[in-house]
Amino acid sequence: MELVEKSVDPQFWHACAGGMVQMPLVNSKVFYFPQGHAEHSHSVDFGALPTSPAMILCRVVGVKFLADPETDEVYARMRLVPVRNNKHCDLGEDESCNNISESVDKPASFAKTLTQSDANNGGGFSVPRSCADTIFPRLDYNAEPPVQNVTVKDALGETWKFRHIYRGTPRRHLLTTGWSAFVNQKKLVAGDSIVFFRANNGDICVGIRRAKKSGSGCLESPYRLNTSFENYGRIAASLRDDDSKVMRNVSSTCLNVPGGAQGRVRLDSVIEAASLAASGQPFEVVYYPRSNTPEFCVKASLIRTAMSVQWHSGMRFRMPLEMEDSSRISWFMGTVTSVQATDPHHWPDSQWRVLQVEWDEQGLLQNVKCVSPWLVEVVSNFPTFDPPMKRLCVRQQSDISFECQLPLPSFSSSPFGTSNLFSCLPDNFAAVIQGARHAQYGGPLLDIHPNNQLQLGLLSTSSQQLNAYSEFSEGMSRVHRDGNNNISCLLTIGNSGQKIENSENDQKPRFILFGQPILTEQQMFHGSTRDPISQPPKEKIPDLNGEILQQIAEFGLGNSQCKVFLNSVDTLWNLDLSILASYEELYIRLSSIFGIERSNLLRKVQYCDAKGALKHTEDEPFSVFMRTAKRLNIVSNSGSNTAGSCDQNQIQSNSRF
Amino acid sequence: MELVEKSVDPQFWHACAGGMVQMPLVNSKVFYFPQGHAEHSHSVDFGALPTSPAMILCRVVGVKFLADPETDEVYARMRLVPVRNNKHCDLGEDESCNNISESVDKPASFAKTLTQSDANNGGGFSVPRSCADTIFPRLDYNAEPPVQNVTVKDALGETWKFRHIYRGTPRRHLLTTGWSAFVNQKKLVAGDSIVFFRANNGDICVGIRRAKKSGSGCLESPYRLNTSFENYGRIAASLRDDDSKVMRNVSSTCLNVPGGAQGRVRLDSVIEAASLAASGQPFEVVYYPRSNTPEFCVKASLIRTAMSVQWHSGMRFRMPLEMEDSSRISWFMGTVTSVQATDPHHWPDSQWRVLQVEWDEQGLLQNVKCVSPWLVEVVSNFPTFDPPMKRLCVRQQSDISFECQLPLPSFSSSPFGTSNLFSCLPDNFAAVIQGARHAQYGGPLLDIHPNNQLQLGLLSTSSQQLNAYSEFSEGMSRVHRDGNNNISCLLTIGNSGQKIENSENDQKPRFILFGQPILTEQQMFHGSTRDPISQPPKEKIPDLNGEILQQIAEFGLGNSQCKVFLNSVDTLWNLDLSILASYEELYIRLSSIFGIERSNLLRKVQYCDAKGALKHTEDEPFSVFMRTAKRLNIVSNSGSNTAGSCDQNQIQSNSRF
DNA sequence: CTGTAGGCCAAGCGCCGACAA
DNA sequence: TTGTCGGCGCTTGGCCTACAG
Repeated sequence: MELVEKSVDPQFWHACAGGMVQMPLVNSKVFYFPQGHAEHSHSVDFGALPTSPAMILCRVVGVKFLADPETDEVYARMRLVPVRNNKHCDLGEDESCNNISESVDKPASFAKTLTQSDANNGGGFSVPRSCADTIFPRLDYNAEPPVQNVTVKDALGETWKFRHIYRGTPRRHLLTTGWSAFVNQKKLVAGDSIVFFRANNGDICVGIRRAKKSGSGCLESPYRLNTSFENYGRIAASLRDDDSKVMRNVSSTCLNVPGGAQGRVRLDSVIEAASLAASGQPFEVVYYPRSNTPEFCVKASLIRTAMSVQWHSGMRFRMPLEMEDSSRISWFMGTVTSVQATDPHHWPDSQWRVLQVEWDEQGLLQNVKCVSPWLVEVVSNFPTFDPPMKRLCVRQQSDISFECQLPLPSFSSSPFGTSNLFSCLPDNFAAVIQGARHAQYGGPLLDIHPNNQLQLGLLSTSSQQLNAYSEFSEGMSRVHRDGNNNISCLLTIGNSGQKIENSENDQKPRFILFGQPILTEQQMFHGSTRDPISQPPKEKIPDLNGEILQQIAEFGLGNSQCKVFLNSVDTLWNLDLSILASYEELYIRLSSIFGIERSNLLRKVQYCDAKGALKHTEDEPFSVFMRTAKRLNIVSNSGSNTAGSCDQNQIQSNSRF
Repeated sequence: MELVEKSVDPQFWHACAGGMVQMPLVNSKVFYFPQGHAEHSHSVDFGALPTSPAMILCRVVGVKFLADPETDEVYARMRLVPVRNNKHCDLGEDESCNNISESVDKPASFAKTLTQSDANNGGGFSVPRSCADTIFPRLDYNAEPPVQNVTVKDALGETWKFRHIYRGTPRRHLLTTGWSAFVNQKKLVAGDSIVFFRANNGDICVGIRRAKKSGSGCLESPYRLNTSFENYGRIAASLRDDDSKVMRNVSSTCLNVPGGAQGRVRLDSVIEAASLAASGQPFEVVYYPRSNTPEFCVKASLIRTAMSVQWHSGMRFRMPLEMEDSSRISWFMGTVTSVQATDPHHWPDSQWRVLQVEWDEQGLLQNVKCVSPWLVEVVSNFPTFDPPMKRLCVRQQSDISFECQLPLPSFSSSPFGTSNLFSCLPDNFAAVIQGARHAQYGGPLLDIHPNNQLQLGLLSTSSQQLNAYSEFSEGMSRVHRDGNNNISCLLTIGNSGQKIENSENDQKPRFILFGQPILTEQQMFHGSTRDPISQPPKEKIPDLNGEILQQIAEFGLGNSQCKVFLNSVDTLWNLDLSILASYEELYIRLSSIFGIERSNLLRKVQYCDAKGALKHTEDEPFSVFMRTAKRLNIVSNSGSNTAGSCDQNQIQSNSRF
């Protein structure tokens, strides 16, 4: 079938696959799951699979980035060699290597879901301004009208010519001539997405992400699982995985559906791969990153970390999902109800979907009954409902008081102090966070210290407000830090005199924000920890502030990082914001970290002149800000100081973190 | 893939597959050739095939007539059970049974290759008059204009509505509204053929025969092999079969070609079938009748007959090919150069393509280097070039003298008299003819007498004119007949006094025309032969004269039968004209049969009045006729006496045979 | 008898600004 | 900033006759 395997540029491939998907590097190690492979082929008839281990450690010896000639959808072909000596080797290097190479010069890309107008016959394509600015060659705005022909390449290497014009009242960018032919030939419909990509050499590419078919009988959902908080080896759980009867019948039908992402992997190739893998021979797998099934080759270290956790019922977790329109990532909270193998006959010890779960939100994920441990992130290690909660009041130094609850740990393997807010969590808890998270920038800087971290649960006093509890306590960890710094980044603490509680200085100060370590600049360059894995930073993090905010604007806060400025010491904080769906959520998280009630949060508003130079700043209460924002998912102006089209004396509301 | 196997009406299926293709009946016996199966899948990598006999006798236990959902092309799925006792059972019954059932009420069908105008965007379909007459419901010609909506079903069971109108000057039948949608949806192009079919219940169906792809790298040729002279179990040889390297690479590529007939059978299914067959288990095969590869399930009796022949180098033969435009059948003459297995390693004893051949005509078949014996028909059993020819002059009673040559027989197993023109050919020669031929009408009437037949080679005196030799002697056999009949069918002998040589009356008079026996009416109803196989006729051949001539006009002489009128005794002669490519060729053949030089042939021209009634006839010299005919492949008026639109006093040139 | 060219009419493609979210 | 609507012109589809092979 794929004799004419024309490789796709890897960066373009990743742009099409989704910003979160990253394929394993050559020579890295992954665990191969035949069970997941079968699921990827939409066959759940495990009886046809040969007897093999549930997971097989493999070395990646080759990755081909390809595109389906019929649908333009990207897929990858990986060549794997089973590793016989399953020793615990250090996998840190190739990860960091991966990250650094990825972060150096990530080319610009832009995704848009086609509207009815875009996909209509006889219509053009409405180019979002930022897409025109970042991807297309600059128009000559002095011409009347400003117009140019843009030549783009699709994933198959074919070229398309579009007339790019800037017209209309108000002015907007449009693709006219050539667009309709593209829509027709690619059989695009409203709801499909296209990805514009500008390669480093200036070539412009266009990729296609097909909308999930409706009514085909295949998996469908408004949500698409994604890999938001982990760069690599990341999977998402299949939706409606309980509907095995439907899938069994549908698997072959989907083969015939042109343009469908499902069913491209045949069961016999699964059988062949599993057989070869079980016998230690090299084998190949094909992976469609935009299918709705979890990855079946998962980074080895991620698996090991997840398996080091003592999973048990009652554990709270959250799982990231990419919305169907690819615009943003949402987190879904859930509770482990039990831990049991999905197929005790074939793979009694398999970790695949071993967690039986229940979701907080009704409806959307109700059909996902089980997930794999490496897909979720532990939010709280203590049972939420079953054991009686023991309340513990902690009085802050500030005049804002709130209650903290530290329930008894439900696992006995690790000591857990109840009297000391800053006592240690068990090692494996931190490890889970590390395993499940992977910073996109900064590489080795982000190794975390497994000790000296504390899970801080913010809980309202009323037991009826458990929802509020989960909202505020999601994955919040707090460690003590040098308390002499005055925190006033974007979020200033209600009264300037407020201090964050501090304690023992000899404990290495660390902030864990959503599982992400936050280092002060001092720590970055001067701090030495007792963690043997931690390494000194090789270079200073570049100031990506403007770009990052722009990406936030584009992607709705998805897949971005940001810095936190501690203005008293001008310290950079490196935050992964990819988990945030809105600024609202950001406020919530930050307020949780710093122990400030939302009503007391301030937002720094910068007033700048026509040239974008900062004139003065004011602190705006959070409540005021939220009133002016019309939607939760508001988009701020690009925070860069390049004046651009900023009108004279206009108040520019910059969000600088 | 084929979960939704919607059966096609078998008669419609045959109409789409081509008039010559007939699938084996259930319960009949065939030989299965794994080698041919692999070739059908366009895989020539025999190394992948399991060890199995070269041919496996099987009983057909099921035949499904299906159509490809993508291309509308018909294919068949056969279920076969290997027969362990390979005893020589009589297979005659199911053959005759087959023929009778086929010939009783064969529904009308009509094929037309789409012209540019037919396939053009925005164009209609020009309906040949006979198609409109025989297939479509009768128009009300009194209406102005005569118009109706015709509902037809395609091979997939979907219905299409066409507006059928009779208009224009001169009037013609057209399909307008609805046709363009059909062309677009079926992706028809000029060169594709469509088949209209009228089922016995009155339903009208439309089938599609895709033109062979050009430039796809798959087999391509202006010719398509066909099964003209045998109703059943008939195959055609693959073209360019020597190009195994190309095919090896192309096999999988062709799988991706939508609408291509090639490559629909996968090699693994071949392997599976061959394995099952070799182990005596039931198995299934899929056969695409319009692929360019020979059938791989061949009627057992045909194989046995072919294998009873002592094939050797120098044998002259001919092979039928359907022209690419499906309009007619052409015969290609060739010589056996050697007899050797194509794959001596795997199947040293295989008869598959065992004959290495050379073709008389340059270019067209030069890439077909070997054919299977059952595909060809022996024309002459004596070597053409190698042995020195011994000339024998035979003086005709007519004033036209020509030389006959009867070379020495090169095989010693059968006696061959050189002094007697009418001595017997060996039995197996006649058997080959019988095996390779199968009359479409008349069934048992056409059994031939294996004895008393003589191969008559007409040879020009100059040895440089060997081409002329082959042109005149192709398959001509002449037997003596009762010479008192004056032959003056369409072709009258130059001078009325001319007589065909006659001889012993006790020898059963038979004419073999192109391997087809020609019986006088007397022989039909009164003759008893010494041939134990020959059976008395059950019923008189219906007078199909008008229809037959019409078909000749439609198909350009392809696939038709005709009668020869011996006007002195008003005897019907039943001739298979499917082998003739033009009237030119017909004249050549007939002149050879009756021993008349072409220049002396006369054509009977019938003059009729406005009502079509015959007024008088004149004999026109062949040379005059050929001058007036602008092309070789001229088309005569339908010879029916239905006046129709015949203008007053117009001279209608009827060809009545 | 039928293939092709060309006329003519109408449908719809495709480009446009106007508006509003 | 951008999605959608309606206008409008031009291309193309599609039905027709004329003519010729």
